[in-house]
Amino acid sequence: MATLADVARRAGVSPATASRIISGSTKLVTDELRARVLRAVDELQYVPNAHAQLLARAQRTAVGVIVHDVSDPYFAEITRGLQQVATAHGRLSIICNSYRDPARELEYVELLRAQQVAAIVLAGSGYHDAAFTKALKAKLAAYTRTGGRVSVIGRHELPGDAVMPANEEGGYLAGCELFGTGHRRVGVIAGPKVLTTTTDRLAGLRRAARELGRTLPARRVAYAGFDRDGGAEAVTALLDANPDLTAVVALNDQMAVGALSTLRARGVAVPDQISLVGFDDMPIARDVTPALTTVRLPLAEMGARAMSMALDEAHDTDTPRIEPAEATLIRRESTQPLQS
Amino acid sequence: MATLADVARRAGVSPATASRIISGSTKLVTDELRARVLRAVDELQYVPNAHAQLLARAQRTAVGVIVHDVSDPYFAEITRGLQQVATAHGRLSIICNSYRDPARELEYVELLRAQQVAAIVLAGSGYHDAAFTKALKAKLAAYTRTGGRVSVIGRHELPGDAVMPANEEGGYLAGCELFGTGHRRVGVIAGPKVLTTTTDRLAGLRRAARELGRTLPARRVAYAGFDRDGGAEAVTALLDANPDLTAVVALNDQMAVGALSTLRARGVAVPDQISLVGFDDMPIARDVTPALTTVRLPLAEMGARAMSMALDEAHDTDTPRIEPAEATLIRRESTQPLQS
DNA sequence: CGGATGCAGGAAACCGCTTTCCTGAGGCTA
DNA sequence: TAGCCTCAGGAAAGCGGTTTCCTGCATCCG
Repeated sequence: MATLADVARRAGVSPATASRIISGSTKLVTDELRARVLRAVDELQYVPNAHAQLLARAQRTAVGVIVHDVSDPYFAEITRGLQQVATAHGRLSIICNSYRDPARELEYVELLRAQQVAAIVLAGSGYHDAAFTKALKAKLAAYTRTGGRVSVIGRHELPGDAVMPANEEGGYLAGCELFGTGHRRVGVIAGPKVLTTTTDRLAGLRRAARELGRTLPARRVAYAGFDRDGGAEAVTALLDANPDLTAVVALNDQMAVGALSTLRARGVAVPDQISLVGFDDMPIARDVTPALTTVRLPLAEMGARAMSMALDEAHDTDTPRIEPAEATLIRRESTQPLQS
Repeated sequence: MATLADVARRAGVSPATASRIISGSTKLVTDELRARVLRAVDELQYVPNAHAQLLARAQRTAVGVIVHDVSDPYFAEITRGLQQVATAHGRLSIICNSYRDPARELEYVELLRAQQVAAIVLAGSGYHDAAFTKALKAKLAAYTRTGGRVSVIGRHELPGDAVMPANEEGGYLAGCELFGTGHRRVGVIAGPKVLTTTTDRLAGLRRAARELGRTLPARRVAYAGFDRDGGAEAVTALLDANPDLTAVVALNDQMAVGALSTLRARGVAVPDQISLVGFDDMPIARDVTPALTTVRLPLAEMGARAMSMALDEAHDTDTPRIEPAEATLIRRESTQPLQS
């Protein structure tokens, strides 16, 4: 690679001058020299070494993002929001997929610290795992202590600025939609138990049941992976154990889509025989048949807000901000009141 | 941030020794010193500055990826394959979204060069734009000249190792499926004209028409954005101009999904009144109703192969490899032979 | 015409780490 | 005991930039 010294030599100036011209310092330089340097840059196809610049400037520029998996539509949307804001601020974002592996998540925090990122955004569900949470907290604390900023999306167990999707409230909305329209035997297909997202949404459902004088016994909750195939698997287990269900809530849309497909295969009509509610309002939700009634979260906006907070240098880190992200019920065609 | 010097001071050793212990050099060090240094590392929560390491080692470690948009399912899948291989090789991957903006694509090549990445992978369609192609080629050439590796997915206009999805062949398969089962008036909803992906797939369709003695006049091709809403828009235009179509090919599944939704809204039955074929076989394709007949491309595998080639230091850059990625027709429920 | 002032450009220190090269102590052989 | 070898550990030179500080020249004023 051509270096700054090469450029300077070719242009017949000192590296200092070349640097000033190339990286646009405020110091004045004659047009004559400027032209010579720029020509040399062009001829050598010179690009400054970003690492050397970072080292010399001691100025953190990139930001880190840790998500479960960018190719998961939920995180894809969030990431889009995150990236958009980061790019608007002229920041490179480094995206890391943890694939819901706590160990990998810890590793990535180290890696991002090593990369001298200005901020770390953690998106996605937290874990019910005290040891891991403690370790992660320690690593993040070490990072913030040295001026790093942390913001999280939907992880109440961690410190720092946070965007909090109304998971409990969303579960409550879904519950009201069903329990409030006559359904009594409602099943739930849930993601992994260790995820706070699962338990929060489930808690909202339970609250709705309680308030409306209904019950949601454990045998009507099936846990599986938070994806399409998990949904297919869980709905099968659920129906086999509870053939008399009239409605099902899937704790995310991916699972709902899997469930829908299985229901169709089993010849169960939605919503005539079983009403189905999803969660998240992924883009596909409106394109499946029947279009999915679901609880909407403003995913891209959540990402954007988390990144904005992370990049807001003005705000001091000691008083973390919590921004709620509202859940709204989107009524489509996969639900109907219980026909008595 | 704690530095190596801090660690060395606290452990009472020289920076040289500390470095050797921390980054596992082959040089022998007493257990006594080793223990002291590791303790200091732990106490200070020291993480080596990756940029300083990179500068000192002069060893490129990260890899760069330029895609249209990670949140687009097509690229999400490809990216998953890319990342998986990169991570398996212990490489950090830097992902850049060009949003199909040629200028941004050029910028990102510079940025990745500045980041000293070991390889750049460009995924996604090429452009019919000679000036841009030339500029991009020049930048990539400057990069490869300094030892950088380039691999591309589906961009025949660029040099370097390539994974080539059989876009033309896939178009041909889609065409045969329809023209071969009696359909004569077949419409196409296509992505932007400037993209080679669009023109390649279209070329395959035309070949099928020709071989089967049918025609595909320009008025039966509608161009729009390569996404869901583009599909909705294009199918509307297409049907308004050609009310007598019996089949439609969408040049990607996203557009097909949008078209499906519009057709349903207009009360057009698929496949009874109109057969619909998609392209790519995104995960959703099997979950819409009717499940989409589509041309499958092995997206994640394409990503994985492109990354493998990019990281294969053994192969010399002068003789680029071209690996084809096969297209296969997946027959589902959105097509049927023409009922005469 | 002499000295103060301004300003373009260069020398060199420094960012945090790696690695080569050197030093000095200890162990071995003769 | 001298001489040599081995080897752990440190000094210092980079890696490729930025930036402070300094120099030397031209300009301006009294």
